[in-house]
Amino acid sequence: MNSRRTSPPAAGKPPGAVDSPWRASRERLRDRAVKREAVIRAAAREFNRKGYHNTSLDDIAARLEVTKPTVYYYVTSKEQLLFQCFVAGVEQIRAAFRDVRHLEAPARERLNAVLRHYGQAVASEFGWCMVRAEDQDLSPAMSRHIKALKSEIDHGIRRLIREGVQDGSIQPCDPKMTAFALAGALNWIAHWYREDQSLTGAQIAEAFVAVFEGGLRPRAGAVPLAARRGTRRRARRAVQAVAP
Amino acid sequence: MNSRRTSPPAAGKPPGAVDSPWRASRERLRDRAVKREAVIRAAAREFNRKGYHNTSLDDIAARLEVTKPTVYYYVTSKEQLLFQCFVAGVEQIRAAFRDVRHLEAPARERLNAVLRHYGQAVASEFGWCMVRAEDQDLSPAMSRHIKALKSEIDHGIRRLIREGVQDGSIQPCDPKMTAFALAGALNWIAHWYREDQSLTGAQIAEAFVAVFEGGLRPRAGAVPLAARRGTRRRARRAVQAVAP
DNA sequence: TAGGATACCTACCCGTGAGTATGATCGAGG
DNA sequence: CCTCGATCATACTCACGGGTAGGTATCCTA
Repeated sequence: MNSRRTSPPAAGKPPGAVDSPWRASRERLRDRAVKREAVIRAAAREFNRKGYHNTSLDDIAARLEVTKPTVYYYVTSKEQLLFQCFVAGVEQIRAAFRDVRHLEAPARERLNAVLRHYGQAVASEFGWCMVRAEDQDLSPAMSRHIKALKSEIDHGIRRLIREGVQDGSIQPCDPKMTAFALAGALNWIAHWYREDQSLTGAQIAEAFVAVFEGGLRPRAGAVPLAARRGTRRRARRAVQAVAP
Repeated sequence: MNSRRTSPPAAGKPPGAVDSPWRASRERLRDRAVKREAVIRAAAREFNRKGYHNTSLDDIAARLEVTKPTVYYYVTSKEQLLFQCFVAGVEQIRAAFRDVRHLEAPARERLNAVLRHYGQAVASEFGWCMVRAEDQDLSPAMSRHIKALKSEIDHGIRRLIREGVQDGSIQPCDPKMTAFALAGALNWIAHWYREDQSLTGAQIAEAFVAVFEGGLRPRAGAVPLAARRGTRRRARRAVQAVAP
């Protein structure tokens, strides 16, 4: 809560950087940000390994080869540490939604793209924190904040599903339940995936998307069409248009 | 670790029950079992509400309107309490596998039956404990035990998937990844489902099974067959295919 | 009705871990 | 050289919670 006197007009780093007397100060600030990030990253790794409650700040400090007060020099509380890890994870997913927004592809493909990013984020070092940050472990204020962010993502998925149903690229379904199923499967990755595994996050995400897309029941083509004809639910008007 | 002198031959309760002097003793044993179960159930509910680490044994005791030492009279440690809750949940799922074993139906239908039970178990009061009992919170011995039980279930699902692929009732797929996806989606129910919700566990399980079965991509019949033949991915190409 | 088991309570111990008070160190600016 | 602020360590405080010691009331069996 200090050192906000990097006053000279521009906030960004001027490329032609004069060596103003403030330079050292600015460098220090950047150093600080780097160190702070290192603290958060270390915390994420420890939480991931041992869980939030089984990780002490001494553990985190030891991992960084510093002491607890040093950690507190960069964050104000253990809770905030968890929160920052959470935000770091969620940010990856929000980015995925942003990336996809401009795409022209049918909604199902956009959804798949988001799910792939989602899966990778969950398998990343912040995955555990993002997915498992329990409201129970957090103050009411932070709990609300986290719930809001999670809800935003949930509704983003539901929206893509609804759009897919409308544009015909997704089988008609209940968007809420479907979103829960998809997100749940991906979230769960954080429970079993460890980085020393043979598969990468991307590979897992890819495999999951394949399952979601196709479903368990064999597709037509794998089984004689005639046999399947009986199991239709409601053929759409589109059918009439083509095969009257 | 005592009172094993309910010696008289039969273990079951003889219908014509003479009022032997042992009767009272047996009744006490039964009472004890009932109370012990109540302790475990209360623990499950509290863990479910606040998480394992945020629940003290005083909390559980208070909920039962007794004191902490009384709780310790029925269980030996907090860890064991969690373990018992876990076992209670897992037992429901193992029962599902047993029920299904004798069925003649194709593997996909047997799998669905298991998944429905699975979903309901996760939504039950022991769901949280079953799903979230972290190895990190448990002694190595119990951790191994839990891992073994979880693994048993996992492999049960994989086996049903393999069988389904063989008997043609399930789309060819990677059994391991598919099992992870299915179980993950269902496990995740424990994170968001609370009993005060509008849906029952059975309804949720049903909805999920529907998603798993059908997949997101529309089935043939929802879209012109001729059109679909060319459309592996891009919908645009379909247009040409329809009007050759 | 004594002797013992059962069931439960009051009052405590003590390890752990979050968070802090205090002061040493060190590099840069004056 | 001296100051000042940034950085970090030593060495604490303190609450919380798992677990226990030891006692008491009650009921059963002999």
